[in-house]
Amino acid sequence: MVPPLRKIGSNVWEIPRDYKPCMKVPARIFASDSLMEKMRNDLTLEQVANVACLPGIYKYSIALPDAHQGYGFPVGGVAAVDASSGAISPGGIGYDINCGVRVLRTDLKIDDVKPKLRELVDAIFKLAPAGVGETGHVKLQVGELDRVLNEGVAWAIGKGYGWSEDQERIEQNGSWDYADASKVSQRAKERGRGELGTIGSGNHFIEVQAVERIFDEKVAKAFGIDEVGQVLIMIHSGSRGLGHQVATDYIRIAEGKIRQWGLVLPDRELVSMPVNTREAQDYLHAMAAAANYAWTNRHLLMHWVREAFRSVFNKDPDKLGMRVVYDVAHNIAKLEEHDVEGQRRSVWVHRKGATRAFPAGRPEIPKVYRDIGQPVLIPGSMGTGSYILVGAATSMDLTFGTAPHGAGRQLSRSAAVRMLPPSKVKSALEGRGIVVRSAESEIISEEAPEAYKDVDSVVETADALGLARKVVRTRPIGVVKG
DNA sequence: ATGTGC
Repeated sequence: MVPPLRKIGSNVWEIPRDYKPCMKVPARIFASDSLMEKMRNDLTLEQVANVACLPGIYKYSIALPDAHQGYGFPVGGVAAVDASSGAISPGGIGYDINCGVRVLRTDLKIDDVKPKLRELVDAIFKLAPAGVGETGHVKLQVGELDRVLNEGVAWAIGKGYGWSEDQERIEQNGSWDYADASKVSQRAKERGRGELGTIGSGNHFIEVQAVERIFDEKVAKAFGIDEVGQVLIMIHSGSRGLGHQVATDYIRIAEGKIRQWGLVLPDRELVSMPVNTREAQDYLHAMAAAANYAWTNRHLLMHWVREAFRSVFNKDPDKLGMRVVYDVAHNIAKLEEHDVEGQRRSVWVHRKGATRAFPAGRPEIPKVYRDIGQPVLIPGSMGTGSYILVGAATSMDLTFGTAPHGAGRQLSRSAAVRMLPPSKVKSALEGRGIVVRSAESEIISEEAPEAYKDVDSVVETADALGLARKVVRTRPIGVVKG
């Protein structure tokens, strides 16, 4: 059955609350007409209606312009639940806990990098391994992983990876004190021990990009971006096997308790845990530990990128101006204060494939950006381009301060492998001056630009709605993929 | 996303 859909405004759609008896609020979908057409092809709409059944959910369940079907809960989905009477859904955070994006600026221009591009991409590929199960160049001593889980980026900086000033430009300084390593299983720790500083697979990547267009010079400048042709680095990765195991462990625990808790699920994949249960608290502490791991992973990847630049350009990374612009997650739940129907509420906001996009003034934003709004980092698909936006006040009321996270798939991985031979995809990219290195050729097919929705239309829709405002568009020149 | 499927 197709959910009933009402268009209630420009780029705004609603599935009414009476569609399913379990819905506590309506579902709201933010999408242009053409993006909505793509969402009708899978279970996205059914899933966003199911999310509206979560205990303690406020206002409406949300699907963003790039939403597509996920495990129980759309990728590109948002749900805010009451912090004491609501329920946490691990599937509403996702298997890749605290997956996100970090961008570095440099003083280099595209012409400085072009002649050395292949060498640079090879150096990054060597230092920052990509691919499923790949291990990294940092060997953790016994007990050291627990410190990573409890302390995050602060641990890495103490060990000499990165610069202390990096922390100022990472969401939550890359160190979440809610973390408790003792809530992470031994199995998860075993999987995570060797994987720090690795890219992973799927849509994860490190890209060398060039600024293609600046929409807002003042804000761009505040972000450290001065001109067209300036070289940026974008790192997209997450918590690897460790986060995946944490999600698997707690989804299994929740499944075993559903009856006891008296929950009725619209979809067996949408398990949830009442916030006030021991199990939910354990999950949140483990989730925060996995978040620290993901931030530390991106931090080490950044360290290796700086080292790759050092070796290729024979210059210190600080002399190359390789400063962090920002690091932001798009698979996480956060405890936040929001105005809901005139009341200030404490809520856990699930953002799955969705980027926090807070406007100027919010206390969560680093001091350096507090008067501007937070950078919103939106990677496009391989070979197309990416965006940096800035948080806008309008998003607080519309989406609990959330913007989309990327282009979103439009072809399944298997369909992409059938339709798009890797050699053709690669030569098309090389023909446009983009150097690509991948651990596995199949990934090149799965991640081909044609397999994704158009990032430009996703960003246009977000900008038009006021979910965030466009600042910079980049285009890739070098890509390292799983 | 994932030592990729229970």
